[in-house]
Amino acid sequence: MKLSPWEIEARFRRHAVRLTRQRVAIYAALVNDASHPTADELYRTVKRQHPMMSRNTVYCTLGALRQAGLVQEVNVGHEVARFDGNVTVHHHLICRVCGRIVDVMDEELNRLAISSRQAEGFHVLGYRIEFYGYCADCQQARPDVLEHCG
Amino acid sequence: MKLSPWEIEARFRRHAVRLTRQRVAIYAALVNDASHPTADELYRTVKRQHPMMSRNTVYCTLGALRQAGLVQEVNVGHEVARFDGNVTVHHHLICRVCGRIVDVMDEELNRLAISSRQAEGFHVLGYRIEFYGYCADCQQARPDVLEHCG
DNA sequence: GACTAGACAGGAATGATTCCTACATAGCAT
DNA sequence: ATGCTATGTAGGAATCATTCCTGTCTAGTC
Repeated sequence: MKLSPWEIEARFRRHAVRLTRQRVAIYAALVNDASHPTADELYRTVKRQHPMMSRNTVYCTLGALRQAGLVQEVNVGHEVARFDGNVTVHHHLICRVCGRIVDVMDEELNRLAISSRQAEGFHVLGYRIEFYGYCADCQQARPDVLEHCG
Repeated sequence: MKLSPWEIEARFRRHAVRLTRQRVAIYAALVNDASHPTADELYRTVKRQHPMMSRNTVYCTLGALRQAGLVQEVNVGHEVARFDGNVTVHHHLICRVCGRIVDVMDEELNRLAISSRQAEGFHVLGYRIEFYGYCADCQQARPDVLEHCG
């Protein structure tokens, strides 16, 4: 999704996010990239246009945008944090082999309820579903399980 | 759930997991603890009985048990890895304030299907649902959002 | 145009996890 | 039972994503 500069500006103002060149560049890079990039991937992308950009700025910006509700963090297993510029309610499909993450937007999946007996007094705000399996490209491949211990 | 030593031994043999004092101690500690402890919490628990225990052994054992299918890893946001000795299909309810994780076992939630149009050729093996909200004890409390950047 | 709270760059610090190595032992075969 | 060998263990070093720190800069406002 290609976002115009003024649309980004409008979103920042609407969410009371301070407008800086760096933040706009980072947000644009994230929204243009459907692959759920890591902080470091965004850093390297944005650095091409802003050679002085610091890694710290990327982390701070992602933190600020997340708090503002313009960005969400996606975590797969215990791997490096990934980010998603799509903040509409949706879920994810994750390949066990290559780690690819695909968005799943299905109204059917947005109506789940938890029985109050199970909720144990919890006030449930929402939920996240992670489907896992093998993507089209990796059906043949087997996950490389190599863990070293001694 | 209190597990007898011979039941643990049987499970290890059934899953071809090499039987050592350390592994039994770690597995017993995990199964007895419904709070989804971290590797370090398990380490400190087990260390009381086995003062020579190394942290590395805890990590290796959890890795081996996970590969054997006796243990699963639960990840909340980008926090420290947590472990669950309950490997039956179930989901989690997570408190945004205190981080408490509660198991949700609800047959209704185990029948989700994803439309093939959305699946994009994925071979879906399973899924995991994380409900998030405020637990009974934390309904009043507000999540402490304090992020420092400069 | 000047002020000030907040953002930026650069680098140091943190800390969970992994890697390395020498020693110990479980499980199997004899 | 005894010895063999692959695997596990203890301890400590190394890794590396993320956070913290500090001085400088700048967006937003008056």
